[in-house]
Amino acid sequence: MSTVTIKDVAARAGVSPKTVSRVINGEEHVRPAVREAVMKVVTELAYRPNAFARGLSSARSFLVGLFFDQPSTGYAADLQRGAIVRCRELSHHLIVEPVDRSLPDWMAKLAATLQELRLAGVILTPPICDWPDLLDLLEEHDVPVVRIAPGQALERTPYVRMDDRAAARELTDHLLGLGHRDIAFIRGNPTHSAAVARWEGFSDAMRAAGIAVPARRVMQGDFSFRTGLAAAEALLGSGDIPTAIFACNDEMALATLVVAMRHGIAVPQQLSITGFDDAEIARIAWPQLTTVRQPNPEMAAAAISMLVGGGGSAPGPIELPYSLVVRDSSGPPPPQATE
Amino acid sequence: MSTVTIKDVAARAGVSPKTVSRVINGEEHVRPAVREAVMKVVTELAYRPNAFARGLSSARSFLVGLFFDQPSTGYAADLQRGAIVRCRELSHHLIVEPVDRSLPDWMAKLAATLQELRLAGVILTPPICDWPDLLDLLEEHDVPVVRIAPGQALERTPYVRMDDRAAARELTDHLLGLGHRDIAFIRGNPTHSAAVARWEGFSDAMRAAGIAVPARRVMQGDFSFRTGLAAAEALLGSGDIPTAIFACNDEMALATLVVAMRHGIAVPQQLSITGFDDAEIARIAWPQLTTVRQPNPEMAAAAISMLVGGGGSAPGPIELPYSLVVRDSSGPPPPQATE
DNA sequence: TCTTGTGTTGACATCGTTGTCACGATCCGG
DNA sequence: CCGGATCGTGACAACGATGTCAACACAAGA
Repeated sequence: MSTVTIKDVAARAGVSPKTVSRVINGEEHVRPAVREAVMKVVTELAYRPNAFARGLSSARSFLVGLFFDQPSTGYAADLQRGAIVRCRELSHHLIVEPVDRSLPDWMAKLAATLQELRLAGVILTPPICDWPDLLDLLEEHDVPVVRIAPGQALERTPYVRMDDRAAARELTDHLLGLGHRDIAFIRGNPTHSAAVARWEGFSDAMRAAGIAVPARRVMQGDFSFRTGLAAAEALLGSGDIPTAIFACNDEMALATLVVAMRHGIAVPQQLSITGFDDAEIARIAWPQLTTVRQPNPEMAAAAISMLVGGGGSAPGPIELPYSLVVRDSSGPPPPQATE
Repeated sequence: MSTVTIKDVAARAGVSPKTVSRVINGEEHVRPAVREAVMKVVTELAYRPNAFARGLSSARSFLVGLFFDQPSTGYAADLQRGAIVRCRELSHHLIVEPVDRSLPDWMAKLAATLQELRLAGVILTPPICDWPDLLDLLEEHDVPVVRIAPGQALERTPYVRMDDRAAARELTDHLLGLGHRDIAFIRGNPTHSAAVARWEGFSDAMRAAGIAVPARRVMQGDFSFRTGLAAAEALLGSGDIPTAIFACNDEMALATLVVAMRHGIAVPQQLSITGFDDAEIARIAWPQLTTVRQPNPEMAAAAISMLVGGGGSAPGPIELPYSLVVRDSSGPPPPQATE
């Protein structure tokens, strides 16, 4: 397979390389007849422009970066899936880069990457989307950025998010509607802004219902299964248990489910549990978790579109709709608990 | 941030660009004094060579492709994590590409990608590592390939694997050692060669122990939770249940766990369950799953090294060690079941 | 008919780096 | 002390595309 270059196409079509360039880039000022002739040759020779040459001569790179904190969770995988699909649609490619703040020279490493690969844009996921120094670095390098679910400095870049607060309120209302009054809450990693928003939504709903939430009903987790276990143990270990637990994500909800099971507490008969994210495990769990579906792949896809399709000027923020997913882990509170 | 080029470095160091190029590429024939002087300037100016220019002028691209079938599973995420880390160590970048055979023009799409981005190499994961037409395509494009856990045509490319068969044998021996005689098996997706190897390892061990495995104790799954549920239901739905179930991966083992729970079968007291992979869910499950740890990140990292560090000639195949992880889902069979 | 303008095209330089090759300096053995 | 090998270095031309600008064709208006 000797490589087909733009010259080959040009020669065969009887035009100059520049004209071929115009055709493949969809520029105007090419007669329809010529355009067609060139396209025909492009197809015949299966010509594909070399991305390196393009990147060198123009500024474009056809490479979009997806920057991660920990690239292993299901959340990240969801985002990645959505991003890849849209990238392919727009004939770009996705470069996945870990951003590891524990490394002393992480900024330098990242700067090196940015200078080596002039990325067409970068998508920042939580929680790194809220690191000011990272935003500074990217700004300094003139890299277009779209953030997913940012919590701070919303004016700094375009972003895609969902309304975590409203979703949490709605989920809480669901529990309240079932008759629950004694609802505990397991908070997520406070550096993730979504964790804060969810807490606020929960608080909103409880306040609106005129129910106070005592401190002993609020536990701190960090979104991990492990901390979920600890929090749930604290909530369910004594005789004084709530009738429902709102965990800030599915993983901690699952942990709560496991702890409930260990203690012989029936879900949802004695205890309702709700998660957040609609991760795969929410469906795998038994009973299946009532949760909020986050449009993760869609958010990532939208972010790619903003970066690549949007042209030069980045458009404003986008908010995507969530949806409540009521499954089997939530139900009415046990009769004796109703006051 | 105006860009620093090799010329700037050369000018400041009082040498030609070519010499700078030699230094940053670690070529010989440069006097130590000059080398140091250049390196000093490189550091001062924070110079990083432009990957596009490098890719254009040499053949190298510093981009490694990780090709996936379904990029969403935990298995894939493990591989990706290992690959990314090693890429970074070798100052390369990872491009993740889905290979979707359901698209009619998937070959053309992939060929386009290969021609646009002259990848330094490609890692093929199961099950696509066993697609002959994909291997043909890559060979045609002269792209170095390393496969992970391939099952067929082992002579075609270098590869990294673990001994699934031996691991399955060992895991089966663990169950046999606990006293189990009536062990059921849930097979994995037959297009994954690992599924076949695990079945063979299981068969080996059972045969060696002189125990016949009746057909009703063998179920077909495809590695998915869903098929695991169906298989487990078939095995546990009747009164005639085995004392142990060997599921071909953790996801199906988890499904089995769920089905057992629904039927009120205690694990491991009445039924032992073992998985395979040591996925995250194996630790999350309750009881935690006895399983085999696959060195997935390590395999991916090794693959990257073979591709990038190995230079021109690809080295031979590598086999990485697995390890048995005995947790809480396996135990001795119930007394009455012992013959 | 001569401008002027608009649309179409190609020549040429350029992006930043590396491959090739030639040149001078240094080293060695005879 | 000389000739050839080796080492260190730089000039120059790629690599494959696109940006710039000039040239040309042709239509419309003066």
